[in-house]
Amino acid sequence: MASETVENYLKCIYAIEKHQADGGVSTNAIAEHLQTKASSVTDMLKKLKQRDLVDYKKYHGANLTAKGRNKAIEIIRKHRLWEVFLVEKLNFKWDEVHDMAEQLEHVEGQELSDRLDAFLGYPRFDPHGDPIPDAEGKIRDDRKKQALSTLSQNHSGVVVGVLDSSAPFLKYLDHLELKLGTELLVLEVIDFDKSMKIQIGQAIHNVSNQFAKNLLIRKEIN
Amino acid sequence: MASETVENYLKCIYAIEKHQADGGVSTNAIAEHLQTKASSVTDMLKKLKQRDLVDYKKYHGANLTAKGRNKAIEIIRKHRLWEVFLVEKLNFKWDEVHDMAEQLEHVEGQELSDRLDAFLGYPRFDPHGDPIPDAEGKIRDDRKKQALSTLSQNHSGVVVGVLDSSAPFLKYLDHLELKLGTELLVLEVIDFDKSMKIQIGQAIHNVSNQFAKNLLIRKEIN
DNA sequence: AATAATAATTAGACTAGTCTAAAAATATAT
DNA sequence: ATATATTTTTAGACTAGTCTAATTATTATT
Ligand SMILES: [Mn+2]
Ligand SMILES: [Mn+2]
Ligand SMILES: [Mn+2]
Ligand SMILES: [Mn+2]
Repeated sequence: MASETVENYLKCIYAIEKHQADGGVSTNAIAEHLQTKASSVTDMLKKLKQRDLVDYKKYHGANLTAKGRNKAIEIIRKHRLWEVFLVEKLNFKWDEVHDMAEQLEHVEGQELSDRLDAFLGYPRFDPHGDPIPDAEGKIRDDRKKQALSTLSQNHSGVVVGVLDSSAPFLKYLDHLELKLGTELLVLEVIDFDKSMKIQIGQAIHNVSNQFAKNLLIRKEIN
Repeated sequence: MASETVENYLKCIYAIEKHQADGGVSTNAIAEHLQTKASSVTDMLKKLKQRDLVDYKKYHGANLTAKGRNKAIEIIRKHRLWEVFLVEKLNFKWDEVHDMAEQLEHVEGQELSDRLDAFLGYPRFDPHGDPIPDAEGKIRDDRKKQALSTLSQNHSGVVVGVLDSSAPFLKYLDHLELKLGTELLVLEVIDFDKSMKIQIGQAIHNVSNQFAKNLLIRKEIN
């Protein structure tokens, strides 16, 4: 029903809304996220409003309506299920799947996503640790996850996700032999730039604060 | 690189070329096949020619260039591989997969189709018995198949494919308990309308000539 | 060979989506 | 409270793809 373009806008607005405290999502934020121009976004917001997919007031940004949010979640569900398929079944690496999932997410068919979900064994998380909405659109993510950067010296945690799922970041994680489930320990936090010395198995590495802010961990009681 | 629309045009021209002895594929044939208007086809043919995907002379129809044919075969490969996936892995029925495959065939990534191919065990035929081009675009279909309508009394054959893969026809085959690999015997051919009495296992059915012309069989030596 | 029928092309308009450049509104700083 | 900077919107143009209606080529029939 909705075009690929419209679906990408909805997903984008959803993503920005989620990591923004409150208020409308700005035209520029959408434009940057979607690599397009602000004027194009304005045009699109008018159309999305017309179709009751967003609430939008000129000069004051947009928010998804319930209808728009449901549609966005449906696409995110497909995106993440396909990512699991690509990694688990076709043996792609976690840094290779994004562009393909970006296309596959637009293939229509409720039955298709539901059967894919069953085929994969109803996975709860995608290869990057992001939760997969169920067939009703419910997102059950009851893990208490936090950025590595919030840990202090001598605390340990298990990797449960990433905030940045770009290929360079994921490849860096591979290089450090860090994957979902890996345990790590903070040996030292440098006061100057908040960089950290961390232990992974027997190996010890120094990582930047930018790195630590993008790695999500579940804190271990130790 | 090529849009979904362009890809569908190429696939369509390929299909018409294949079951047409010689000459250019006509504007009207494409329009009918694609459920569009002749004027739209003319516009598109000019663009395809520009991109060296077809040879086209005004008023004299079009033919795929080598480049266009390769692209068409690539899409057909993806279409058929996805159909196998949907039937073999997601348990869809053979009459349910067409629309989904019609979308999935446009997902880009050579690596994706090749890995899907491997995951499926390099199938040689899709759920309708159509041959699947290999990664190099070679179509290896060395079976001698013929329409059921070409069989005469007391000859038997094994179902190896269909010419019509529409849902109504496929559902009718299910109803007759006919699937790929099923053996059947021609008991009688009615001279008047070329309808046939055929035996499938213990069951006996009367089928029309239109039916017989759309079912492909490999003749059994008996 | 002329006429009629059919097929294909053109002309012009429309939608979805995008862009640049200019104008208007909002936010920030003095 | 004004002026300045930033953000957003509008105006107008462009591309891909489609359509209807009118025109032109080709083919078939006499
Ligand atoms: Mn996408
Ligand atoms: Mn992901
Ligand atoms: Mn298609
Ligand atoms: Mn098929």
